[in-house]
Amino acid sequence: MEENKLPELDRTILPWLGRTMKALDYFLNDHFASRGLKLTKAQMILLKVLSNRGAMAQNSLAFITDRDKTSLTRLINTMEKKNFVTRSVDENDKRIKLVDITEEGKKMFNSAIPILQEIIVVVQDGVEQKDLDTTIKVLKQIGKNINVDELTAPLNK
Amino acid sequence: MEENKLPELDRTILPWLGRTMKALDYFLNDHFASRGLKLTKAQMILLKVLSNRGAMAQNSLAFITDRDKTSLTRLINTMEKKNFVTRSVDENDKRIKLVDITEEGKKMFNSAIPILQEIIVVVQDGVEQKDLDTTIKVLKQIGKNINVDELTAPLNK
DNA sequence: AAATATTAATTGCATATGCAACTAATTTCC
DNA sequence: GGAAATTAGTTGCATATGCAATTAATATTT
Repeated sequence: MEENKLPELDRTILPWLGRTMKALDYFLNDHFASRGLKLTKAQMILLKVLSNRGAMAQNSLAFITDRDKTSLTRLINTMEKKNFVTRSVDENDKRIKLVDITEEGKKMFNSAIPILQEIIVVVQDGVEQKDLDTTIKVLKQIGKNINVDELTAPLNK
Repeated sequence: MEENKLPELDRTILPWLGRTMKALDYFLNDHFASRGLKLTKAQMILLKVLSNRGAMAQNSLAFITDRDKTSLTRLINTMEKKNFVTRSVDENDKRIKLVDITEEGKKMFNSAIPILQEIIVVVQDGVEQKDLDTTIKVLKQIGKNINVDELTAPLNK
């Protein structure tokens, strides 16, 4: 049997990215939970976008937040039940549903902000700014490399 | 109402990491799917670990792959149905179930290898080695920063 | 040896996610 | 104006994931 070990993989950033993201997700969930915030990362991102940009169509929200529109539909379902957002039909185009943040949603997001700031401080502790810049540069390049038409691309976006 | 925009967030690596990981996941799934490989990233990682290290307890597998053991239980359920892995009781300690890769699992993993290699090439295209090294260094530092006892840590690991 | 604690895995309940197929509304094209 | 194509959102089906609580087996303690 051919023994193919794919050792190269371990020297690329791929596994590091994966592990770091996982750890960050744990870290974020834990910080939110331990402060009694019943908020997921996905929900937080949506609250942030709506908070900054105001009401928008589900499609746009899906595009901006890199989600499949079906995923977004259900995320909004959940958040609607929690009274973080509202859905309303756009009278100019009845296919469109506008999602907007509620007062309760704003309140929740505002509670999340200081926690996020803490997280940022902890995460970037001991990392030099120039190295952060390099990392962001690399991530951008990777995005450019893969975010292409070669992908049977996100028609849903 | 206090308008808190959390602009700092956009200047940190956090959003970049999130977006890049999402894009990488799309890219990987797409590459696998377009070549007819019915294999998810999670399954691939497990096949790789089992392929390199041989049979092991679910607990160890969960620890190594950064998963909750419940997640692992169900991942193994799925992979068992696909005949990629087998589960067997450890006779020395009947609490333990040993997971091992099957011939079919090995075959699947071997089919995935060239695709992974392609992906690696595309992903890292145009990125200088020193910048890759810096990025990995930063990711390691972040891991160190957050992977701490402060976390009501993964007891399940 | 019996009671207690720990450990490995599972199950209930919940979230998030994507693709394919579908419906309803609007736009485009003849 | 009406047929055809497109667009926005939803639903079916599937995967992956985590926490809390449970079961079964082993280890520890008294």
